[in-house]
Amino acid sequence: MGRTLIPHSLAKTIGHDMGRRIGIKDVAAAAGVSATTVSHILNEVEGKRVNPETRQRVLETARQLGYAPNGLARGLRLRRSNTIGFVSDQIATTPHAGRIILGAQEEAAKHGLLLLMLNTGGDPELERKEIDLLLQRQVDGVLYASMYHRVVEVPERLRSVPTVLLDARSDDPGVPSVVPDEVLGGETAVRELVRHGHRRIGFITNVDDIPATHGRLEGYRRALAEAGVAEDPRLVVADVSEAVGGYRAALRLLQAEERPTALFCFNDRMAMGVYRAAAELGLSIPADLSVIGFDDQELISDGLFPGLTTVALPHYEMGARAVVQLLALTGTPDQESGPGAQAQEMLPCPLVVRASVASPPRL
Amino acid sequence: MGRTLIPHSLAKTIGHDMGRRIGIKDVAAAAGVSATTVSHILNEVEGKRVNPETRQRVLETARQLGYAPNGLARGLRLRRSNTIGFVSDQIATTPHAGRIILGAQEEAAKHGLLLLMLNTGGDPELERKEIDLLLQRQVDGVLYASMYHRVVEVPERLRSVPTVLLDARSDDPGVPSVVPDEVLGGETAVRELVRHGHRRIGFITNVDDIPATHGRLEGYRRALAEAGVAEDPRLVVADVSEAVGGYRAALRLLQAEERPTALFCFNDRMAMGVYRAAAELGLSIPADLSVIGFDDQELISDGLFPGLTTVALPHYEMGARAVVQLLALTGTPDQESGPGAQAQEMLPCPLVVRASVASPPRL
DNA sequence: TTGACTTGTGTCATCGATGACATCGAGTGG
DNA sequence: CCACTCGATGTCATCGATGACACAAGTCAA
Repeated sequence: MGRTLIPHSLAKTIGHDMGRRIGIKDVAAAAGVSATTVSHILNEVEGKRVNPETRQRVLETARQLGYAPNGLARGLRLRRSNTIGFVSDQIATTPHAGRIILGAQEEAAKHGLLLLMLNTGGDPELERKEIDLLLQRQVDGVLYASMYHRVVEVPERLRSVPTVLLDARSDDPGVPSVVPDEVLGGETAVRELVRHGHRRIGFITNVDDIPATHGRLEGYRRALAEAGVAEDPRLVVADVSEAVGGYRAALRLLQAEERPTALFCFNDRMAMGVYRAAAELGLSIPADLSVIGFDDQELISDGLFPGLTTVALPHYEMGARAVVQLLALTGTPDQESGPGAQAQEMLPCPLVVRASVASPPRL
Repeated sequence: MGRTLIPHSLAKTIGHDMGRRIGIKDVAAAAGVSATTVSHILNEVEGKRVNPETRQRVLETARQLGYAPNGLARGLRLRRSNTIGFVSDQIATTPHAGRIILGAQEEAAKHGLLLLMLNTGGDPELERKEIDLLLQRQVDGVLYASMYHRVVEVPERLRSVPTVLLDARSDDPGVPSVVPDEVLGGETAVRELVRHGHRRIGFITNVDDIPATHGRLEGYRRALAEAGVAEDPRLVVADVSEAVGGYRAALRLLQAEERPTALFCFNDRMAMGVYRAAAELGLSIPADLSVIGFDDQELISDGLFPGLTTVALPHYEMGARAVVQLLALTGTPDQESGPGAQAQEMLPCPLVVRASVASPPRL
């Protein structure tokens, strides 16, 4: 029952070599030493003296045989799998996922760690099962990722393993997390508009009660305050965070008297709707109206005309930083990856300048 | 040096239990039987008789202690890690990635397998190293995924392990692969236009020499032939596969005399450009012009107005099928996951109807 | 009554790598 | 000349789970 991994017939076709993978003993035998010695040499164990000649011979033998250590055996012995779990709620629904994963994976690889991917689909029952699978695999830690910034509860099972929240935060300040700095992001966007001379700046926000909503609004306010502009509540309009919501909100804002000369949109999708509204109203972007988005979904921001200036979520960075935090928890030998770990880390969101922002008309 | 995974101080804060995870021996001791017996019971080994009373007691003990088998140890012993590698070239650059991964992951989970993720970034040197990491982890097989349908060479290292190509194909017909059926996809799109009564159908294609280009064009031709429409070479225009390319191509096609009443676009991004061109020319979609895209990038197709009818790439399905194929190679016990494996599998691309297709004007 | 069987369970070796400790020969100082 | 150190390498147990096989106690037929 499945002892042999590959049916012989197939194996031949595809070109597998059927022999066992060679282990440390094979190298030892071939080099005429003991397995221990080989281990010492290959791992460059300190405090172990080895005859340079022997070392050379063993190294050469290992190379020739194409020896690669068996991670399972090593993991068993060392009680460390060099593997971390990546659990996400909705890996698929957002294009952001890729960059978070990439950041995590590349940072992990730097430390010889591999990522075990899992998607719960938001189903708690499934989540329990999947986390169990992860624990069985003896993961050294877990990245618990959300696909948009929010507050989550850490599942009970994960308490037995070092865990870092990714694009999510816990109410328990003891749980390390990495999230984007929404406030600063909002500030960045609005400052850019202010910098171009805008004073009447609308904010098209969304209706969901999530950190991004509150944070970006707060950032909007701070930037206005900083510029000495009094906030006009009529300039803040909320709608669903999709193209159609942006469209509706923009129509409202742009048809009011004393219309804003610039719009800061909760996200790029809403900005997409703003473009349509502007076109229908005969307003040219950026000559008549400056627009700035959030998220930097390149499909949109690059696809729109003119290109949408926006604030990028630091997805790659978040993934990478989360791994660093996890490493700090698990106490790896090499911890030279930037700033030390903080419990709840917030990453800045960089401005991505394209072509949708200019000075306001009729200055 | 890192023997203990968690610094004690931190551990306390976060709530890790510092004790070793309990192993089979602990259960055995607690239940007053041998480890072997526990193993037999938990694995429901056939041909092994166990006293129902003992079974009950062991099961209960295991549950109480929260026992979970150590995957590393089991993998070592059974020479099977129940893990498969997912190697992709560009995990991040496309939103499709998520769904492929999800499909693969969910199908894998059904069989108790976990996915080890890796991204090569297209760097062969890095790829070699990463694949080595995978092999060290004793993966049972590898999914080698490309982020757009193309022909690839299987890296030398992977020949020692069962491999299935995902959204990629090899010249060697012996290498199993799963790709979308581009030709059928093109046919599907154009048939939809024909069905609505269109006869003058333009094809905005791209300039890259990849299977999608040739396949979709072939599908376009077949559908026309099927409808008894003579192909007019002036109706096929190629440009870069982005919004701007679609924009340019559309301007050309729509400003020519006897303009097409419908446009089939190589992808949704090009269709996005077509929308802009149509708007500039004062053509209303779908009243004056029907448009159909390809890829179903929801960000676009759902964000455009009116919604873009398009042909979806079966990403989720591809991921899932690839796992099934891999399972067939590795010979798992349960192989009841749909149709049996074929060497080079092509999956149909379903039509996604939104609102950009209608009957041609002035019938 | 005894050998053949059944039933239920335990013993032991094994998977591959590693660390603590043992060993062994060659120097070295007293 | 001998106890001792040091350099170089080997022995053995171990990590946790599992399979082949052994074994003890009971059942049954001859």
